[in-house]
Amino acid sequence: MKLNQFKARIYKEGLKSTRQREEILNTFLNLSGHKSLSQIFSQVVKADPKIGYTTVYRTLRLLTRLGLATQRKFADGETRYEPTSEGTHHDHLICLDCGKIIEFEDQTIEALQRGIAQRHRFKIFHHRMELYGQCETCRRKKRIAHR
Amino acid sequence: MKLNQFKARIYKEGLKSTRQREEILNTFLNLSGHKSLSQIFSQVVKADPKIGYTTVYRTLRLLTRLGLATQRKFADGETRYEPTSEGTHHDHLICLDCGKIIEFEDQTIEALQRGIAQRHRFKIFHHRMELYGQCETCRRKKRIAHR
DNA sequence: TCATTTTTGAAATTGAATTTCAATTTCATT
DNA sequence: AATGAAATTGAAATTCAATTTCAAAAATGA
Repeated sequence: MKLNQFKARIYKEGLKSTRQREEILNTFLNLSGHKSLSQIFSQVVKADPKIGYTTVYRTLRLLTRLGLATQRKFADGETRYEPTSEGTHHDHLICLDCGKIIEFEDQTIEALQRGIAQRHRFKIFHHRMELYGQCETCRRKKRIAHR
Repeated sequence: MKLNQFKARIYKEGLKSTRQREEILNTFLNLSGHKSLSQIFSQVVKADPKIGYTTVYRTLRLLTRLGLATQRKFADGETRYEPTSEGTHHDHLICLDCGKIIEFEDQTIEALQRGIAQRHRFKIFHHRMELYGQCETCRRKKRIAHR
C-alpha cells in the first residue's frame, strides 16, 4: 500500500498527515486514467462530503511535488492528473469525440527525439507527444448516424 | 501579398473587410514565430492605438478559422498564434529558460506515429510533439553563473 | 495538556478567454 | 451621395479554472 510511503514522505518534508490527505490519495489511486480536478473532487466528495475543493487541489499539487502524481495538459486546456506509474514514460492517443485516452510508448520515436535534440544542442528534460483523432468506436457510430 | 486572398475569403464568407482586420493581419504576418495574443495586441496598438484587444482576439480566431493562422498551446498554458506556412507541419523544441522555440520536422517519426495510430485503429486528425529542455546558450550561461 | 506549526475550507482574487451590447462601420442598393 | 440592413467594433462585463487569503480547526512534539 502506498499510504505508508506517502506518510513517510509527508513527515520527511515536515508536513502533517491528515484524514483529508489520506482520503484524497486513496480515492486518487483508485481512479484510473487521466482525471481532471473536478472529476477527482466529485469522487472524493462521495467518500467524505466535508472535504473542500481547495484541499483536493492542494493535495494533488502536493502529490505532484512528491512524485506520486503527474500533471498533464492536453489541448482542451484542462489540467489532468494521473497516478505516477514508476519508470514508465508514455505518450497519448486521444479521441476527439468521446475523450478516450490510450497510452502508448515507442522506443524508436524516443531515440529519434534524442537525436533531434542533440542536433540542436538541446538538453531535453521532458517531452510530450499527443495524437488527436477518432477511435474506432466513434468512427463506426458516425458511419451509422450518417445513413 | 496575402491581403487580397484574405479579402476574397472574407467576402466569400459573407463577412466584411475592415481597416482593423487588415491592420491586424498585416501586423500578424510580419511577426515571426509563435506569439501570444497580448504580444500581437501590443504590436497592433503601435500601428493603430484605437484598435481594441477584443478585436485582435476575434480577428486571430477568424484567421484561425480561415486557415491563415494556427493556434498552439504549449505547457505554459498561454495560447499562441503562428502564421500558417502552407503545407509544412512541424513540431517544437522549447527552451524552458529563455522560451526560445525551434521548429523541426521528422518524417520518420511521422511515419511511426501513423503506424501507432493504425495499430490502435485510430484515425488521426492532428498531433503535437514538444520537446522541453534547455538550449545551448542557456546551458552555457548557467555553467558560468555556477562558478 | 499546552504550545507551535500546519492544514483546512469558504470566500476572494487572478488572469486569460469569451460574451454582451450600444455605437459605429461596411457595402449593396437606391 | 444617401439609405438601411447586416456585420463589426471596443469597452466593460462575464466566465471559468487556477490560485491565494485568512480565520478557525487539527496535528504533532514537548
